[in-house]
Amino acid sequence: MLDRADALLDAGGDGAISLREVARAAGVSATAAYRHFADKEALLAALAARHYADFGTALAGASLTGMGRAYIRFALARPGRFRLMFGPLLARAAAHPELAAASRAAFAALSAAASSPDEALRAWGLVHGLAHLLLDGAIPAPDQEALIARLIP
Amino acid sequence: MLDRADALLDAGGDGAISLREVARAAGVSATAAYRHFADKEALLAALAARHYADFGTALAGASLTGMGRAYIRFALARPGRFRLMFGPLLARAAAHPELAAASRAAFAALSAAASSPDEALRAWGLVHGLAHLLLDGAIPAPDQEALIARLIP
DNA sequence: TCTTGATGTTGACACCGATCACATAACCCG
DNA sequence: CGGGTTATGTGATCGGTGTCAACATCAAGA
Repeated sequence: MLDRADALLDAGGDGAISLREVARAAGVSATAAYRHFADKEALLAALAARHYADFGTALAGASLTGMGRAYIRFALARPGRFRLMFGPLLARAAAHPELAAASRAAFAALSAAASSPDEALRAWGLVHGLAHLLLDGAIPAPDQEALIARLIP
Repeated sequence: MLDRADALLDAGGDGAISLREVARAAGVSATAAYRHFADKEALLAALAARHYADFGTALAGASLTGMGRAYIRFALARPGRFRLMFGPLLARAAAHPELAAASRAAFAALSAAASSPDEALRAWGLVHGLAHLLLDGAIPAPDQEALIARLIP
């Protein structure tokens, strides 16, 4: 089920994903999902948790600049996953402990590369904001890669 | 109708707003809304355009630091409006000319206060990202105001 | 063998966005 | 004043969604 959801997430456009759609793709009735997940949020949270793990390891060890660029590149390459993980699709990420833990781990990696807690927050804010703006088309950039290289020093 | 929608936006939690809900609040049938707006997106776009105007004038003339802090404060004080204006609720902002113009005006104000186009983008990205992270609870801050003052120098 | 639990199903409910055919009210022009 | 056009509203309906209750199946374990 999570695999099917993943495929839809990568195929679909805006990261919004319907429980019934996932069930249909899994060749199963919609209500069957409720045997395994409390509700739609729980399904999405489980999905996000899987990706947080991958994302955290991909970032680990890189420089602050490298992490920042990777963050934005990930958002542009995998909009669905990014929107799920870092967007408002999960109403309250804090409500899902595994997810909160994964998020904290990723931020810890960032903090380790920064020279101070405030600098880590600024760096996160910068790449988070640029990723969203680029994804939403608010920043019209013909060559996004060049822009990333220029803006993340 | 727009006024009712505004009230719902400020009262509601996550900025998501249903056309039927607005119509109900206006004491009118849901279909009546389609006499005045092409679809739900058009209603939201009109709503956002009104707020963009206010927002732009509120920002005009301030320093880059002042604008940045005001941006984040606005997001925290009026989550619904902020999410509507700067979030993914409007699938394609570019499709609504008035909205695109208002957005461009706001960014022009920012650019005027920045020392270079890249610096303007970085500043926007930073406050945009911090606003979203604070709003989503990703950054647990007991004293948000102090954090803003510290992070936006 | 009988019971229990996990897993699935069908059917239903309420809500949503959207569109249709139809009614009414307001308005302008002769 | 009257008649016709337009603006604005209504209900019914369609396909979609998340969610729930009631029922079916089927693989162990006692």
